[in-house]
Amino acid sequence: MSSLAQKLSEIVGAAFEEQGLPRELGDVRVSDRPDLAQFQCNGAMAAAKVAKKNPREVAQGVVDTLNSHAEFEKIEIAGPGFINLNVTDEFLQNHLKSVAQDERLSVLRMGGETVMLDYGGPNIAKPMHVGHLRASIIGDSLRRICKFGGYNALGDVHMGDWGTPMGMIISELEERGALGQPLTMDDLEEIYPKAAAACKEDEARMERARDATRKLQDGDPEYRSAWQQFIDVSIDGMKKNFDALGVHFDLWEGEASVHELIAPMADDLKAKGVAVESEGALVIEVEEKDDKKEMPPLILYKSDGAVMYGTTDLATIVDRVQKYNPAKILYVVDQRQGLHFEQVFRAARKGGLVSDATELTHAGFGTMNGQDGKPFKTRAGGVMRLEDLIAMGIEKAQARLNEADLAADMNEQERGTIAHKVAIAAIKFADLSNNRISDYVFDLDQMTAFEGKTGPYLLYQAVRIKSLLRKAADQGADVGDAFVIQDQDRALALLLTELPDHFVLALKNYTPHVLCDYAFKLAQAFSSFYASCHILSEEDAALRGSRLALCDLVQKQLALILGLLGIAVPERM
RNA sequence: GGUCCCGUAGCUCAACCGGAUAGAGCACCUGCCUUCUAAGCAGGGGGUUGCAGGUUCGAAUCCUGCCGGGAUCGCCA
Repeated sequence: MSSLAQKLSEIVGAAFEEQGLPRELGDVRVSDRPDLAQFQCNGAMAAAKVAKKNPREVAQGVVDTLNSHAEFEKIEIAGPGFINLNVTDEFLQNHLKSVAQDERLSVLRMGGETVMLDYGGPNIAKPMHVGHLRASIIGDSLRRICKFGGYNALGDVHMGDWGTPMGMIISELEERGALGQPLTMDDLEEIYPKAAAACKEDEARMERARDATRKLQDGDPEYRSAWQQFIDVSIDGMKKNFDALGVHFDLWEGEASVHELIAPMADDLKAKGVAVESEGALVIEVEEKDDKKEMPPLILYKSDGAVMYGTTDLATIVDRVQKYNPAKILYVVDQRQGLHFEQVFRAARKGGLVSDATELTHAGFGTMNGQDGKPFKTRAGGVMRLEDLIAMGIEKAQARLNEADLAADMNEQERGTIAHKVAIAAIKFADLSNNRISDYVFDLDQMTAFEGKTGPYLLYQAVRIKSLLRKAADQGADVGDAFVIQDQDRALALLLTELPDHFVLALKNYTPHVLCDYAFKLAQAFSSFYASCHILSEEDAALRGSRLALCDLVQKQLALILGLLGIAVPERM
């Protein structure tokens, strides 16, 4: 099972091979010029370049072989040597039938290795803000994509729960005489900024925070229990946010989880001669000979003896390798930390902490900017909390529901549920449909306008199909198990064969936006199809059944893709 | 200053790592709701892909230079 283009690539690849040319040249893709053909192959031109032959002659040789294949309705050579292909409706019908019968909708399953994804990265005692949005949304989507691709995908929240900030909070609590007393998230949110500010101003205060950090890390029972208490409170707060977003984690590890591994790891690295003294610190040199860029060493222990986040990142690799032996570790973290991860990866390889077979990838993402092109702020100039952002989205969705007079027959609770789904769809789709790597402009008004290329548009199309299928069932109109392709059906039918190609690309490059694009195209093609022919009143039962089957397949693909993006589809809206 | 990334319609973004006439959405203009959800559909205008060279059958994509923007550059995360 595969996409139609992949099937054709095999046929055309074999034809190239018969001409004594490499198979890969037979790669077939959807045509750039739908007015000329459905599919195209550009391999003849590439072949001609290498063999110094006339590309049209090469193409002609391939075409002569292809002519004996019944799959093609049309084979033409165009321009400098494009091979243009149309398939017969019969071939298309049979292919669709096999897609519809497959519960994976013809998307291949890869090997079952473990992939670990590191995303989210919330910090203890700090409210989650819009800066956590991209990491959470993109990371969760990539986890879902990897999982559907057949991997054992594990998402780890990797909290910041072990650095100097912890000591700041503890020493602040101590000064207030509140150490060990019950705390709420609101308390923590008030305490942390004050503690941080005080430490910044006052060196003696900072010193106490460092001492507290050290005592905590050395296992002081009183500090540990206070720490555990605000960890628990913070995690509750995070879970509220992540639940509202529909972002899932398999593991709730943090920097503290690997504390015990650091000292043995450092000893091991020293023994290997990988970790060396430099300017009073213990570092790993990670420069390589042909480096053009400067590559500072990774610092394991600062000159004051404390560890840094590169140290915990390395220890986390050790931990993950021991526990899960992953084939890949994927870091969904701000692009600006590119250099840091380069250092960590090099250090891990140099120290032999991870085998060469394990892929370490920093799937970085760009900054979320406001409409002024600068990092996103509230109107007041502050950082917007994640929960406020979500609440605003829900409010807009609610207003739009009322305005459009949709869902009028529903009760308050159901409308609330739908407004929430619409809001999350709007926020996630707007984020994921941008290229991961580049910065993106966050515009709540644009994404909740619910028109055009938005999450709610996709939900709307999916819901229309569900509604149609319910009506069909009520009328006893069956979804057919065979396809009948007429002119109004063909564009949609052809598009439905592309899913596996887009999925593979999204998985290979860790780019959910490829799936967003395809889902949007599919929804548009459906909407156009839906407007051009009335399905339930179609009298030809075979044609009606086929069209219902097309709708059913669109619905399944949309549900699958939206699921991979972490977007839930309501029954009605 | 060194290194890396980016510059595509008025705005926000695509373009399957060199392919044909650079595509979408928003905004703007014209039509379409007494049959399946108009958060919709059909159509229209809008581009020297920052600039200048080069490589080749073919460049938004590769190379060089320049202009403009951003990120980063050992003891913060």
